[in-house]
Amino acid sequence: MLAKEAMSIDKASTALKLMGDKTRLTMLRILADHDCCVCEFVEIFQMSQPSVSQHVRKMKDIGMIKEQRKGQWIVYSLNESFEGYEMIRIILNQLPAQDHHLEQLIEKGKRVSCN
Amino acid sequence: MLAKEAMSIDKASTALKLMGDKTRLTMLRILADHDCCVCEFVEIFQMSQPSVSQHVRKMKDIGMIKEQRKGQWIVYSLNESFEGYEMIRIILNQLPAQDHHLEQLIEKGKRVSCN
DNA sequence: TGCGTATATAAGCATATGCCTATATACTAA
DNA sequence: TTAGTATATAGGCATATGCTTATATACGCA
Repeated sequence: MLAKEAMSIDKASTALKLMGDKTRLTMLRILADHDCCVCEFVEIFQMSQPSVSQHVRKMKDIGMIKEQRKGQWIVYSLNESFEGYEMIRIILNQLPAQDHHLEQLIEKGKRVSCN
Repeated sequence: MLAKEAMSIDKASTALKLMGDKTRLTMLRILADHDCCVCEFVEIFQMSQPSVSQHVRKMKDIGMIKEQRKGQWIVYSLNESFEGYEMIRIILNQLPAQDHHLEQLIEKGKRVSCN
């Protein structure tokens, strides 16, 4: 039986530190179900665009999420190739879905991405 | 089928933030297998006793670990009653065992607790 | 080309964090 | 009671973090 390679404490603590922020953790929980772009997060969190960009950047920098440009927008999603992807998924699975944020976004006509 | 109650984003982010520190994450990984007291952590991390006490205190404050006095020592262990206990266990399971720290402790004759 | 929208980056500021030293408290055993 | 060991707390300091505003860059469309 092939044991799953353990993640180093170093890498895990880096990932967990990023997940230890409420805003980022909520972003990740949303991304677990729906890809999103920065302007949607701005709307959801009622936070300045640079703040959102910085949160997103930190997660992108360590490979936790990935980006894909779609025309004017850059759509972010969980990076399934990230070394800690499985751990992240397990953690996010323990958390309540954040669909209400998406619903409110749609109600306000601010939903951008199409999945 | 009874669904497991989801942990709030708030509580989860608080726990994850504490786990996002390399020292504390290592402590927790050790505690996953062996109860420990402060003086053992001081030896393992080669860190001042107050620093260790503060790390331990933060984890105890949110109920992540619990203490039990044994004579002169206060032995710390994972708190199985903690709301996020299961999540923590899953995370720690993904990390490499830290038995070498315990072995070195024993070699140096500094092991205190008896489990 | 030029305007509007989306995103990123820079710089600054207030607060949080992690470490240290000094000191107080708690327990054991002589 | 007194000395020794274990742990906790207080206070200080350097760095990290998260937010803001101002500005730069990238793309779509007229």
